[in-house]
Amino acid sequence: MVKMSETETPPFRYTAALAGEIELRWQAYWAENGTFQAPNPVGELADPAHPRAGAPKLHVQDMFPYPSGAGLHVGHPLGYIGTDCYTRFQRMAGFNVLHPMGFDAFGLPAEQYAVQTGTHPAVTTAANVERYKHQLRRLGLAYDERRSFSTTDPEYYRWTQWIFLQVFNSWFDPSVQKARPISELIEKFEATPEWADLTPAQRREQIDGHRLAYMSEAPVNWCPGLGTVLANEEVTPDGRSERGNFPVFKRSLKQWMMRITTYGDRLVEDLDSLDWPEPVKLMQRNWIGRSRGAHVDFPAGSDKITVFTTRPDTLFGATYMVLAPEHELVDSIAPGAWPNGTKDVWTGGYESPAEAITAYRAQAAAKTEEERTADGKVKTGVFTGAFAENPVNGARIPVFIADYVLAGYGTGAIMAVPGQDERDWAFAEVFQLPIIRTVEAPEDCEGAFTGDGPAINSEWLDGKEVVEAKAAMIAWLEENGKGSGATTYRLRDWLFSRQRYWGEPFPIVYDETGLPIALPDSMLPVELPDVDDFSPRTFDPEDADTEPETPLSRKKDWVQVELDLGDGPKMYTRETNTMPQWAGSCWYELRYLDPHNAEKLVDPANEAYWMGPRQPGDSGGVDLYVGGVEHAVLHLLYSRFWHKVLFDLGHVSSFEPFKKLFNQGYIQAYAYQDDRGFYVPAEEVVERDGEYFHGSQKVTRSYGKMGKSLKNVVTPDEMCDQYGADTFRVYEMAMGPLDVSRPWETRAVVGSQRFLQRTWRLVVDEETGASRVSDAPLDVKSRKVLHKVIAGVREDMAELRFNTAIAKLIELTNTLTPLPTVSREAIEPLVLMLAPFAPHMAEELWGKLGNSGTLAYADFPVADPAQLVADSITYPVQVNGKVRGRVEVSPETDEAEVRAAALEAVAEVIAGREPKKVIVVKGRLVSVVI
RNA sequence: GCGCUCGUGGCCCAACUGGCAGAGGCACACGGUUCAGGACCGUGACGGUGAGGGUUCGAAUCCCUCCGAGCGUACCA
Repeated sequence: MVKMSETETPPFRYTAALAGEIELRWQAYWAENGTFQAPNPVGELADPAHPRAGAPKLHVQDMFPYPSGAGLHVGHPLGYIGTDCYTRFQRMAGFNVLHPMGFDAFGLPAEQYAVQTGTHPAVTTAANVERYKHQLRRLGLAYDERRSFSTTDPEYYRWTQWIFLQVFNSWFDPSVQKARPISELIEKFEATPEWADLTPAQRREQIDGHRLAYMSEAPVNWCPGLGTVLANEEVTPDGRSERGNFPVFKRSLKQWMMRITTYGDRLVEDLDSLDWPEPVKLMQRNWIGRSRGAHVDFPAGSDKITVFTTRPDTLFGATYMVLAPEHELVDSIAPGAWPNGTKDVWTGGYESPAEAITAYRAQAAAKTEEERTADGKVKTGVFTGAFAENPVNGARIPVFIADYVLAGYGTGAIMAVPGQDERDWAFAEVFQLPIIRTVEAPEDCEGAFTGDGPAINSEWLDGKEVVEAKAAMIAWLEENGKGSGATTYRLRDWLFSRQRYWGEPFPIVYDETGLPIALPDSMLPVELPDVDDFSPRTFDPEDADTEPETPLSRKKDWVQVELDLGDGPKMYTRETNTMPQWAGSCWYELRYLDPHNAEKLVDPANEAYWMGPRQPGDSGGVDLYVGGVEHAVLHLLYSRFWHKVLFDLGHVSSFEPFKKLFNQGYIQAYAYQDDRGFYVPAEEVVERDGEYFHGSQKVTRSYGKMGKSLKNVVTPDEMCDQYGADTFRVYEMAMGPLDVSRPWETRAVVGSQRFLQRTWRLVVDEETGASRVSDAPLDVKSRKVLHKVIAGVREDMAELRFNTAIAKLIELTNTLTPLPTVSREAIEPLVLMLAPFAPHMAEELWGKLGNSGTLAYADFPVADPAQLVADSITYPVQVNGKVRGRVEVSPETDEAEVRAAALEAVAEVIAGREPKKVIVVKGRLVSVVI
């Protein structure tokens, strides 16, 4: 703890107490004056008198937080402080900066807390939001607070529901690869003769089958432990829920889906237009998992097995087929008895195909995903007893079932080409199946060859390289009606309904047909009703044979509702599912632009200004979006999808929501365990001789996330109390590059405090509080340093390199500290450059320098190019790679002169030998080779 | 297993993208100031860049192999 003796600390020293006083005062000033309000081009937030009205815009956003009950720890605001420093800089550099903050406030924790305590989630959420706002305000984050909202605000989720209706009322037209209003599809249907023969309900069903939001009875991820279904993206690879880690089962249930798969191509291709980290693009590409190839039909008795393959060129090498155990054709193709010549290994030891299939299915179903993975190298399967015909050469090939073929991908069936596929090779070895190479492999190649090469053993394809052979085979398949070129995706449609309370209600009701009806815009928002019991019915986490029951369904007087939807008042039944937590974060970047617009989601003029494309081909979108890499797939994929639907329907001019993405690193912390494995409070641990002690007890150190359970949480509030917000901000930005994770070290924070104290002391007399600044000009040498620092800081700020920018500011401060007089010429730019990092102190010093008001719109210093030219350059002179001498010359000296001077400087080393080569690198060094 | 990213003084990190390894901070040592501690002012020590090889006049930076760490992914046909 910092203890300051009252009698000895000078009254105007920059202590935590003084910092706290200054910070509160400036936070109040900014709030009262609306300092960080950004003007819109039109509407309620337009302000032609604003200093940045009509200026070039910059739209910077953080991934907004879920306001948890635990509040913030020092890791949370890292990105927020980063964007704050960046936007404060760009505002001073002349941009009209939009930097808003909101809250993603629907979600499970508030609901679970409500279940435990009976407190309404809205109450908990509001309290948490207030706490977050308070904590963020204390850090001096310069948000336009008029634009803040929570996704739980009815005025906000009214538009979330509105977008749902847009999606519901659209269909995807493959001929133009975009969404169109469903009314245009209905017109098409009405023009067909069959339409007249359909009943109204049949017509509705047909239309509903094309909507981008639709209901489907399909296998979904049912999580009894949570009492809800989950999206594929919310299920971990080992088949458990991402939240809560409960088992997840595949169950066929009727649920809302969004047709995100229709956007697969655009979601892949438009990644090229984005300035995103490559790993994130890669993760999205992998998740979408587009692969091009062909569908090929294999006749099997009276049935036809369609497979998907990326290697149609290897069809002549297909020596057997494999269906997923769940494939629908398995039972119909399997004969009653094993055919003659069936090998023993194929039967699994069973008497008949039916027995073998039943047993194998049971065995596959009993295995957990983990076991499957662990056994991954040993291929299992069983013969169905059936044969199929290879369509290219009529070969009779056996059909197996095996769990290495997944029901959910492609057609759930493959043609097996062991010569060119490692998995097929492994299976063929176990089941003694023939292997035919159809691509010429290198001499030393053992096992499957997946590389490039000329086709062999493939009749008319022989000699063709892979790419050419693929194209030729697809053409042949199409000509002969045996298949066609095809593209498949790993991406599945997005499961959009949840059996929870704390989410957006669907703006959907059902009539007596049981078919969904969209509520008109005028009935939005559909407000979440109060209920007594917030919990969905949960079950034994292991009991797959259970049915979801939504909290809203118990609210009978809400579920049954009388409405006039055009044909008089009638009773309807409300949808009782709610939307997933992603819904609110799918479009929030748009609402910041026009947060109070009651007529529109966002006024087109405001959207075009803040997010519209800047030049042809530009995607538009938020200029800089900062957040954790953990949202690489879920949030970023869903919001791209919604944005594209809104784009297709003409509601926005940008076709991507986030132009540039930046993943900030994480602040992690050490945790300490005693010999029983219990965590001890990290702040009580001391280090002695490389070992760690809690009291007298030795403890072991580990490294990881900050959290209550690890007893290593440090909060921004503690840092503000001990050092002040400005010191905390400077420390977080100085400790390393924004995108690198690093350990928190409280004892190092004092370095940032000393820096700010030194800067303060340059301007303020610690005894009297008066300014020490003089109008005397800066000395020539320090002036050079000043301008070098200005140039460097500007560059660093623009590239988000705050750690090096701060290092340069410290360097400048250290240069000024020993000088006999403190020159305004240096101090003013120093204060301005410090403002993005330590805004409160900078404002205070700006006032001490005789200015009034805020420096938020003051011009960021610009270096004088004349001052960036060095007086002289010292060239190190290398001889055979080693520095042997130096020459100092004026910057204008031409190369020949530098060379001559350099040779003279190392004449002794050269000792008369003739240099083989002399390299003069201008401004850097001279290298002599002898 | 595969893919990506990264290894620089005791620690957190710089190094103009091939040009004298060190900007900044923490910790440390010494001196000044101080009743003392802290703070402050000044001075200083510390590594040749994970290991090995290659390209080059010159490598922390480019290439190859290996070691280690982090992240992602896992039979996707």
